[in-house]
Formats: sequence, C-alpha cells, structure tokens
Amino acid sequence: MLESASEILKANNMSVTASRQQILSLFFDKDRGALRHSDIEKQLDNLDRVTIYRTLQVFSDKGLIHPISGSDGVTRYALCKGNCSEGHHHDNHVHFYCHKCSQTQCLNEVQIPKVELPGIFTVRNIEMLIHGVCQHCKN
Amino acid sequence: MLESASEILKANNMSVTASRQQILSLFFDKDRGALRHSDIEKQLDNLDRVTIYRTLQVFSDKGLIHPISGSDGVTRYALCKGNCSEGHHHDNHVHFYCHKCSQTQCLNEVQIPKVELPGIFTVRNIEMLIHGVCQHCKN
DNA sequence: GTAACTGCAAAATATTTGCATCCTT
DNA sequence: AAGGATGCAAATATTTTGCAGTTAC
Repeated sequence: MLESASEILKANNMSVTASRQQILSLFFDKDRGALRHSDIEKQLDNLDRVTIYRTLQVFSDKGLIHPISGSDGVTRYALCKGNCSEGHHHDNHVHFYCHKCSQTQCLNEVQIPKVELPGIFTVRNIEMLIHGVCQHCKN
Repeated sequence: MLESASEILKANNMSVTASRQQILSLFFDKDRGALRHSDIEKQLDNLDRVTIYRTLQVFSDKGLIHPISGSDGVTRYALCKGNCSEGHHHDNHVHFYCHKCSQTQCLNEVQIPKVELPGIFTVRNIEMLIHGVCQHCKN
C-alpha cells in the first residue's frame, strides 16, 4: 500500500480508514485499466461489497476518480489526473475499451473534440468511448 | 400499430409475430426518446419480459435499432436511420441524455467528429454521449 | 464522545438461460 | 410438419437501502 494514500485522503477531507486506503492504493497500483467494482472485490476480498460501492461513490464525489460507463453495462472507475475537484469533474479525455482484453483505459492525452449542437441544448458533460483493440492486444 | 411494421419485418427476414409488430410500432410512435426495456414492458404489458429482451436483441442484430448505453447503466434503443444493415451498424451520430427528463435521444444530424489516436490502437466504433438539458426541458 | 464508516441482511433492478409449448411459414 | 418464437421459472449480476455495531478524530 502506498504511504501517500492516507495523505491524499486527508488532503481531500476524508477520514482515513483501512478500506479507503486499500481501494485508493489499488488505483495507484493499476496503471493499465479502469477498475470495475468486481475487480476490486476480487482483489480485496476482506472488504464488504457495499463498502466498495460506497467508497467508489465518495471518491467520485470528491473528484479522486471518475466513472466510465461502457457498453457492457458495467461502471468502471479511473483516477482523475489532478484537475478535478470536489463536486466537479474535468475529465474531458477519451476512453478506450478493448474488446479483446475487456480493459478500459483513459487516453489522457486525447481530448474530446468540440461538437456543434443546436443552441436549444444546454451541455453539461460529454463522454466519448472508443471501441477497438488496444496497444497490448494488437500484436 | 403501423401497417408497415409487418412489411419491415418481412423485408428483414424476420418472421412476423404479434410481439415484434407491437414493439417495432412503439419505436415508430415514439419520436422523442430512445426506449428502455422497462418502457416497453410498461406499455406492452401483455408481453413477457424475456420476449422483449430477445426481440430487442434480434432487432439490434438485424440493424433496425441500435443500443445506446448511458451512464445510468440502463441500455436504451433507438431506430436506425436507414443506413444500417444486418450485423453492421453505422450510427455515427451523437446521443443526448437529458438529466431533467431522463430521456435519451439521437441527434442524427450531429456527426461524431474525427479523433486522432496513436497508431497503436485499432478503432472499431466510437460512441459519444452528451449530457445536459434538452430542448423540451430548457424552457 | 460523536459523527462518520463498515458489515450484514435484504430488496430492487437488469439481464440471461433452460425448457416446454405455441405459432409462423 | 419443422423450426423459430414465446412464456414461465429460475438463476445471475449489479446496485441500493436500512440498521446496528465499530472506528476515526
């Protein structure tokens, strides 16, 4: 477990608990793909299912992680890259889902392009998910 | 029920059944938003849940409707606009989710813009979902 | 000590599968 | 008549809620 997990929790006004440290550390360990609830449950089988759901919710509310909704109906979460804050995400990057390894990753360097919408719509947030084969599975 | 429902089914090599006609007609009636399984279940309460799931799957396979996966975890479906065929969707338009009325609609006239991905990825499909307030709820 | 966090039980919702029966062609 | 479509039962998966007990600060 990272030493810094507790620092990060403190810095974001969350009480430091074992569950939170373990879950947050997982996100730092795992640099490849976004994590599903079930991934976390498998790796931290000492934690209750419900605790994991609630922790993911809190982390998301605090701007530590952001949810990614894929076409397989399972919500994944990935670390926010610094510019998110409590109650407001700024993750305007593209997400990539690989249908070979079923991993979802953030393409942090790829910005979501602007779209022209008729003025009758008010835009709050844009999600862009690209499906295909990732760098690891392409071979 | 549209007379044309049975025509469309025939034209796409599907046997013409009461369930399929009713479900397909719903999609033609409903011009505003995409339909969830539960919407259909409510409106056609003579049909079995499972039949609705299977019918949506078949329609999607045949290119009549396309699935839209939103961040609320519920799959919605909307009519394809003519250029889709069996086994291959071409719905490269933007989808819009209104968080006031919870409706999802296709913005058929708004194309998904091109994105530059590093060559290490193979792209198969792109989804773009915009959240905000729709034309009906804006007031 | 108090408020927040966790675990357990249970419920709600979404979706899938197997099988026997019915309907379309 | 044959094969596909449907209905029913049941299983699986995901997520939420309530409450009582525990822990962080």
